[in-house]
Amino acid sequence: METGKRRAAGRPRGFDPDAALERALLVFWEHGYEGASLATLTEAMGISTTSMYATFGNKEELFRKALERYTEGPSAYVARALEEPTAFDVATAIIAGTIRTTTRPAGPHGCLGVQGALATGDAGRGARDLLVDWRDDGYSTLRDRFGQAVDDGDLPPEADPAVLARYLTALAYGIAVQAASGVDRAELQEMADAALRAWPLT
Amino acid sequence: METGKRRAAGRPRGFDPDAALERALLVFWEHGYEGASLATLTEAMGISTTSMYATFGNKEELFRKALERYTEGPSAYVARALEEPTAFDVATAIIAGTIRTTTRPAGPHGCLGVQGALATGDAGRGARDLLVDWRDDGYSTLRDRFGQAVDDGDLPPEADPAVLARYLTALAYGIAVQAASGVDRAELQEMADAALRAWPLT
DNA sequence: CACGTTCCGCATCGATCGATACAAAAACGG
DNA sequence: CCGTTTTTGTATCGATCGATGCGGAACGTG
Repeated sequence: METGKRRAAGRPRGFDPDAALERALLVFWEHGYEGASLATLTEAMGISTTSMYATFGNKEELFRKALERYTEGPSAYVARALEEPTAFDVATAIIAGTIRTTTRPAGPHGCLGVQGALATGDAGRGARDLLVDWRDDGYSTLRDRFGQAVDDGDLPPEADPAVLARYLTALAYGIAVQAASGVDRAELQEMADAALRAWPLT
Repeated sequence: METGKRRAAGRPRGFDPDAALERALLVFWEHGYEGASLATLTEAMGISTTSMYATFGNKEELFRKALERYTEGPSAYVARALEEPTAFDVATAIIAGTIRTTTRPAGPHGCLGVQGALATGDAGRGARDLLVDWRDDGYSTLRDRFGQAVDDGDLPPEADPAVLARYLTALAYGIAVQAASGVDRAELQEMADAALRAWPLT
């Protein structure tokens, strides 16, 4: 069975799936899962509902793929931050990235992982659970990174990685909520600078 | 014109509006504005859609009244906290109240003012704007309270009331998001204790 | 008991929700 | 040029959305 990139038989697609997914991501980001209707999504994507279902499955699958794209795109600063040499640098990079991403001048304000589906009805339960897992993954990864910092002697032995990770995620989510409310980027950065002056918490 | 509490003519109501509003509040709190359908709301309230519209106006008005009830009920700890004697006591009371309210064992987790309508479609724009104002009011009141603390000498002269208020609201919103994700009350309190050990930020 | 007033149960409204059926259109290998 | 495969355009599905119309039921008053 040939699995090369040779063009498959049949009529070729008339649109770029990546570009369409990017548009869908922006709609979900701005309006949330429940607030983004199929009509709004497909209009922004420039395709018909038929093409959307054929390419992405259904609304929930589209959201799942948009979240993946978000993680590897606008939210990629998280993975990069984890590779910073010290726990303080990690924390600084996480917060700086959060502020930058949640207050982009030409883009939705806030964080998809927070406002995408925080409280929903039955129809949005799948998306809500998906984001709960997404946030939990971020917390766990951060906690493990701070645990490593304790082992390395970068953080003092009495530092609690779980507490530090909860604190930093809480700060990031709080920034995301305020960004969604329209709070200015400079004001958030000034607040974050003050908060990180007390790092690490004991 | 008599404005006494004398019973008005006509058939009396077959339900308690306060009790019905309390039920509606819980539904909005758990599912958000868009996730709470009229069918879900009226079923929880125990009344028909006709009675709901006659008594509360429409869905958005019902949400507005539920938010008022939330402010004077579950969220009343904010007003009480502002009367604490010192800025540190205010901050401690705000965070303690946030944790308690967002993790009630027999009630929705999270904060209505955050998850009620953080990102919405066109239909939820009214509720969203309402919550933006609600959060902004909370911030402004807190900032003024910390400004008073500076004037009183309770906080050092170099303390920035705006930064402190942004920080505390961010922490509270971050706690609310984590509570909505199912994070345990004790874990949040442990994190908050560590955060407040660094109070006031400089 | 009749009347005016208010509330409630039932049916239903047009609009929109997410999701599909169907056939024409556009590519391939033969 | 033909048969196969995949995509696209149109039209539409049943369900649910928020919101109302209407007539009878339940009260106070005369």
